[in-house]
Amino acid sequence: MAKKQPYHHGDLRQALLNAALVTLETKDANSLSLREVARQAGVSHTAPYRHFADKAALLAAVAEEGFVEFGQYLKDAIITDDPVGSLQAAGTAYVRYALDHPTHFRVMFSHFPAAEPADSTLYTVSKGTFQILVDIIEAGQAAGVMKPGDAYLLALGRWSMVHGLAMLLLDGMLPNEGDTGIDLAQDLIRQNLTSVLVG
Amino acid sequence: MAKKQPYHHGDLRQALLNAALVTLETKDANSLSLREVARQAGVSHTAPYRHFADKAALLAAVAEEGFVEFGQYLKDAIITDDPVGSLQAAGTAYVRYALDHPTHFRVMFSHFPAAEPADSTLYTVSKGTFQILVDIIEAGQAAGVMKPGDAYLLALGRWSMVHGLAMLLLDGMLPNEGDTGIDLAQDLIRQNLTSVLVG
DNA sequence: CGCGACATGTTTACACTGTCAACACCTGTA
DNA sequence: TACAGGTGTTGACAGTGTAAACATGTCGCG
Repeated sequence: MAKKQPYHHGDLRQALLNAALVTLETKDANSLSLREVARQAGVSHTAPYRHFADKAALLAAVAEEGFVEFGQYLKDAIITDDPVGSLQAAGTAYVRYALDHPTHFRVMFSHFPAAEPADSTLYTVSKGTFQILVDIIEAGQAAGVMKPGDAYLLALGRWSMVHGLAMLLLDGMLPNEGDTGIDLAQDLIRQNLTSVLVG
Repeated sequence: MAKKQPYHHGDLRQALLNAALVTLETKDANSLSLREVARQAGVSHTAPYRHFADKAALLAAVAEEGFVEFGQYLKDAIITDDPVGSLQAAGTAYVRYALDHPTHFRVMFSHFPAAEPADSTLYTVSKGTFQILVDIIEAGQAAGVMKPGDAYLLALGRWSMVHGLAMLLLDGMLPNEGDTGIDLAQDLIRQNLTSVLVG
């Protein structure tokens, strides 16, 4: 959304997003209460409805915010003229983001997208994030260091793996004390690299 | 007048689980209401508390039930004396279960396990499911057709990938009409097999 | 400058939820 | 036969999401 001027509150929309994020650190998404978020922002319990259609819309906005930051993690991982290094770094960054921002990550991916139209901002943003991976692989193919073939499919394999790993780590199904999670990620990424590299 | 409406339900626990599953097909886990489940089972709104400590416990029981069936899918995929074929088939079965039983699958993995003690039945059952994969790989290593090394780590790579793929499919982030999901799974599994096989 | 439109925030209200406490009933066991 | 405890019910309470009506501050425009 484009324009907003300091009004009564100042920037309630962002304040609500922040309050939601804080609350989500201790409560899970489904037991988050709009009223509590409003309270936290020092505003009446229906004020959020001036900025979000309903509770789901608030969560979608949180997710969208997360995807933007997430994309930045991935972009920052790219090493110029080193597609292989970039792919590894992007994979690690993926898991690192999940572990650094579990709250955001969970909302981003556990959000029920059935209710979300395919042309929503949320969708556009998330597709764009995936595209970063595809681009890296296409660069690797152009440089002749990665296997030819459908870059989308190759990227999907990487994506699925790090995504699955991140999910399993967050869900406590894998050991994750200290750096175990990241170490695991690096091991798996290295291990799986052979299915992408030439030779 | 013979007893037509027995005071005791008979098997309320299972009836509640079934009702929950049906409801979960159209509503997501967080907007599922214990009262509605009770209504569906033709019982008063607090009757469920005789069988489940709270709403979370009901969902945990649904998840557990899912894991049992899920494990059966994986076990059924195993081909005697063919570790490589088994691994491929198990991967496909993983995704197939997710697509066949999205409701169960989502509850199984989107359940907030922070509240779940590490010695709960849910944990035991889910760990056992993963063990099936590890066993396959160990068999492959013993037969000399799979790379030596930590079988746990190798299994984890496979698991992460199919899990991630399943999640992305369910979340509608990937095309999934007809058999596209399963086809995708097979492509990715084949593609990633090289990182496990010898040679 | 004034004024009305409109975006923002509030109050009130309603149906619904999870869960507790007190009570009623049924059934197996002693 | 009696009764203990498991199973189901009724009633109550605080808290929720959200709609409608209302209030208020801000901006565009005469």
